[in-house]
Amino acid sequence: MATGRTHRPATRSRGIPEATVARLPLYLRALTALSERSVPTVSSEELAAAAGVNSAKLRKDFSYLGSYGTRGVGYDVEYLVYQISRELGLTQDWPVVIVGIGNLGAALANYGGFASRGFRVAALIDADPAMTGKTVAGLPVRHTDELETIITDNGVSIGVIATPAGGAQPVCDRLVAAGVTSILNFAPTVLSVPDGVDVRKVDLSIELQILAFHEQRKAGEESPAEAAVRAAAEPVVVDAAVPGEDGGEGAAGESGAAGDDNGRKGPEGDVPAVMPA
Amino acid sequence: MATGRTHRPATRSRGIPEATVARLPLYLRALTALSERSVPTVSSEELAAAAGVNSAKLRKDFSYLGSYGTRGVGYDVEYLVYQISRELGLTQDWPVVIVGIGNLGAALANYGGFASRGFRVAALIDADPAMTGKTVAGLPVRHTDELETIITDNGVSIGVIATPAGGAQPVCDRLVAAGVTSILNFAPTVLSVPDGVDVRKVDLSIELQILAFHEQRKAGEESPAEAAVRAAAEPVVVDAAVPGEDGGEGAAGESGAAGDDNGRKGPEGDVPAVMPA
DNA sequence: CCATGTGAACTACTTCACAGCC
DNA sequence: GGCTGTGAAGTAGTTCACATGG
Repeated sequence: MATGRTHRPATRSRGIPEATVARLPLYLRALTALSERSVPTVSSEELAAAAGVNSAKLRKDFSYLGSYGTRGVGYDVEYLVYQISRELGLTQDWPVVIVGIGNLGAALANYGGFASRGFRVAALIDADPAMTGKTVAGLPVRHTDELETIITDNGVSIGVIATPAGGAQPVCDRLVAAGVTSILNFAPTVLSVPDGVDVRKVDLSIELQILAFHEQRKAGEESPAEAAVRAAAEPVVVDAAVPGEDGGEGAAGESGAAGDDNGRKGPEGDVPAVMPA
Repeated sequence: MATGRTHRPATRSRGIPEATVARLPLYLRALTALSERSVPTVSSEELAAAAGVNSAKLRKDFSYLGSYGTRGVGYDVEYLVYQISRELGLTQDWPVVIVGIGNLGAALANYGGFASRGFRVAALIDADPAMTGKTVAGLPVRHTDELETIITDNGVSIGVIATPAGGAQPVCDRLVAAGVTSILNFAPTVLSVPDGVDVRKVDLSIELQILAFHEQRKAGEESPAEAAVRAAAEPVVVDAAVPGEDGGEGAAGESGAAGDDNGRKGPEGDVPAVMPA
């Protein structure tokens, strides 16, 4: 493992920037694809293109992990796959539980990207007795009453919440009390957790809203008086302010991977995904 | 609108930072909740807590939109809901198509967060003849052959791709050729699109990998000195939204400022959820 | 007084550009 | 010669702290 990386100021594992951590999975996927095609080495330029980032950024990212490349040559694919996997903690098995087996929960349970990345769905949990006992993605759906037992028995430290908004916080509290310290939240709620617990959220509606923002801008920016029209005295009532609108949204987001672009693009996003059909 | 906002340096719509745009949906949701409870006004402090961000950031974000608050009082909930909705382009109807009606596509079709935010699912499209004709979420699944017609007839500019990895790029190309300029990609692939087309990606496996990274660190690196450096007293709530351009990340540490008091943290979470049962 | 709105300071991330090594 | 690894420069985003105005 670590070569004798002797010195190196803060380079070592201690200070990997969050932005870099967020991109490691991206590199890993691109590398895995190369590995499957038996490509032995890649240059930062090629790998960057495959991952959708620019090469300088990629090299800088890798520099935080150590010096795993060879000047004049590039990076050894297999070696890099291993190093990144280890850095991300994917060389170990991570049992996870999915709570809330609705459309989204089922999609997540069926997502193939888990197993291939070191994650194992230890159990599916739902509060609805009608769901209990059913089999989803080859696993039996168990009742919420068993939540604590399941977490403890399987040593689960990562939980996925795919319940409606209302049930999210209670479920979160129980997960945390049972020992879960990392939560991926799909419910449209701001969860409160004690210090030391990580929460990542995924909200499809937010992604769409961001797209709408840019979309709107594209349409409007070509005309001169544009802003005036829309922003100013615009017609009609705006319905957005209407209360009663949000009810519940539930939603879903999940799936596979990330996207990027080669040609060019504008914004990007990153969020979780599940297996597409 | 209303006031004649006459001047205002750069404040206006032109330079809203991406990071701010990514948070507007968050504020909007918190505001909508307040609106439903008929709360007339909120202070930046209260709203920030509800959205899971710190108040200084929230005020700065709002300052990019204009001066919509009242000193000494706070913000008018209804008015702010309207302003943010308008800024995001949610005061208009956005027809969207979902391509790939598998587990995920179905979950997305059933997601209630769309309609409530100005989005309307214009059509569900799938390449599998076995799916064609079936009804999902009250809508008939149509065959890929009709893709171009559907896009054109409905004036769709936003497309959601929930197909397997292999079919994503071809679908993307067709969507773009037909006129779509914003794409939300759930397939684990880096999409290539021409200039001017926005792509946002959602990848669950990436989110889990990021959680695993932090989880691993918690377990192993508890050494005394090291921890102090950064992870130390960091609350740790990370959110998935990405600001910058490519894969940014929004990490969060909010120690100092806001007062997260109690033992809890007030993270955030916002995402779509699907109906469980 | 109180809470907004914002310049200024600071921190995080990105991009440049080139020295170093294969 | 080619490509990595990385200081240095540049840019974006966050937080401070306080003047401003209801």
